[in-house]
Amino acid sequence: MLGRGEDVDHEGRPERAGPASGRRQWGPVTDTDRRPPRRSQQERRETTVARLLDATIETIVEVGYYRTTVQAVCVRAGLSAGAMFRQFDSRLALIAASADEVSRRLLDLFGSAVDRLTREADPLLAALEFLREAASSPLTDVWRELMIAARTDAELLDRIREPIARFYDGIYASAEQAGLLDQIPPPAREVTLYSMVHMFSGEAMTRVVYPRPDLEPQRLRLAHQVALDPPEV
Amino acid sequence: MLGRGEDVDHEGRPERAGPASGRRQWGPVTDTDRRPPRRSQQERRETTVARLLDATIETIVEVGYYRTTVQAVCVRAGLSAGAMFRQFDSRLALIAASADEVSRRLLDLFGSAVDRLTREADPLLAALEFLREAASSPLTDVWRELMIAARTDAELLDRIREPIARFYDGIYASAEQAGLLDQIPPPAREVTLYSMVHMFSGEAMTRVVYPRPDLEPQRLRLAHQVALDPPEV
DNA sequence: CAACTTAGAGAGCAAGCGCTTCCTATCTTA
DNA sequence: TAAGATAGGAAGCGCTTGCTCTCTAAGTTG
Repeated sequence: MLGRGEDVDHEGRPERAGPASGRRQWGPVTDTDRRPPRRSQQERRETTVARLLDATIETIVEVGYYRTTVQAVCVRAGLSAGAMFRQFDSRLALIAASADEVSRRLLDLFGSAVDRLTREADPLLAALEFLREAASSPLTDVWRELMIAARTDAELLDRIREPIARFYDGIYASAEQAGLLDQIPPPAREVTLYSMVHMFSGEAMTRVVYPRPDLEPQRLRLAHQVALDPPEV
Repeated sequence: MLGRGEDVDHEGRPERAGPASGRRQWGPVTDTDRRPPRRSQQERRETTVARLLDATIETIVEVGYYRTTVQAVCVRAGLSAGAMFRQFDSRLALIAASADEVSRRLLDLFGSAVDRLTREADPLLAALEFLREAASSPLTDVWRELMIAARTDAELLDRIREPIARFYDGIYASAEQAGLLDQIPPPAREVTLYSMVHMFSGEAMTRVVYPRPDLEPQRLRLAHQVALDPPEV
């Protein structure tokens, strides 16, 4: 029932003719003209992979890790399963590549947010609000799906460990570099940042099954207080 | 490959003869003696259900929610799939009953711990240490598996909402009743408790993929500080 | 242009899934 | 004790899974 027979759009044709392929003049539409413009193997490959990664991430967001089947991803990407298996050795390889992509996108998100945050009136508070938003975003839903699945899947664990570490190391580096942690003594910076991430992640995770919107503003104040008065170490 | 052909023990026979069934004297073992002692239908039913719930919880802990198949549970319980479907309408019904059982066990755990904690030298610190331990226990692994799965499964969500709410309401009631939150102004008690639960849960969840044992003692201090100086609300 | 390589589609495979059906053995009841 | 109800086992159903195989169309290379 899920997406069965769905009319997939996702431009089945390349979006633009490309400057290098201007081999035709304008004129009457002939049969030859109707054919898709020439694209190199590398171009085809790259757009296919990009579409598969997009589709995988979207599918994990919408139906969760386990129901992200090869079939579901390929229908969404507008490709056949055969096409997918040409680019990736296995479903797990596709998942791993998607995890890499998620890590990259999240680091982009944090990196660009951090720049903006330092120009806010109260950078610290703005940073905490951003942290909550980020922890509630679809991309972190993917993160949680993968972390939970990895607990009982050694092979998956092995494959996502690196991108996850890159993420945690990266957000700390961003915050540090932007000076958002300047008011916190250096040895307490990591616990403080990661603990607030955990807290907001738990908030987002619990919201689904036990929503407590009344507590959320209070939690922001709690986080603010922690950041202003971090633990001695 | 996982657990394939595993030799399951789990006593396939009832564990004890039971005081009510002492119909035989000691003597030579006859064919009749080899038969299991008489048990009422209700008894059989109850032990079967209990074994299924145990097996389901253990299976979720070991292989995760999605790989907790009817087959896997029944092999572990030493029963056939048919037996399971006589007691539960569907796999989901089995899962829901197990969620109920997990809620009950966790509340027991918190309830009995809380009694002990109030007699400690520093009840607050002891409570926070217990909170961390509890958040790292197999039963809360089950909790997280179900919460993540419920995000993308409306029917599961519907079924586990109630036991989860009972859990959160219950641990707050326990802590309150034992006086563990006395030093925190009443309106700040819920945020504080639940935020620390989220924090330690995030710690446990992340430990698998990005272990930071160096930060854990610092995090306990952070929690202690939050509890001693909760947010104003 | 000819020979070769590669991208992708589509059909099909064994294995595993939740669940049903049917049968036997045990328990209950009159 | 005979008749009916129930617990549990075994086989198997339709369906989906990850993945393979084969074939065609398109790009690349000499």
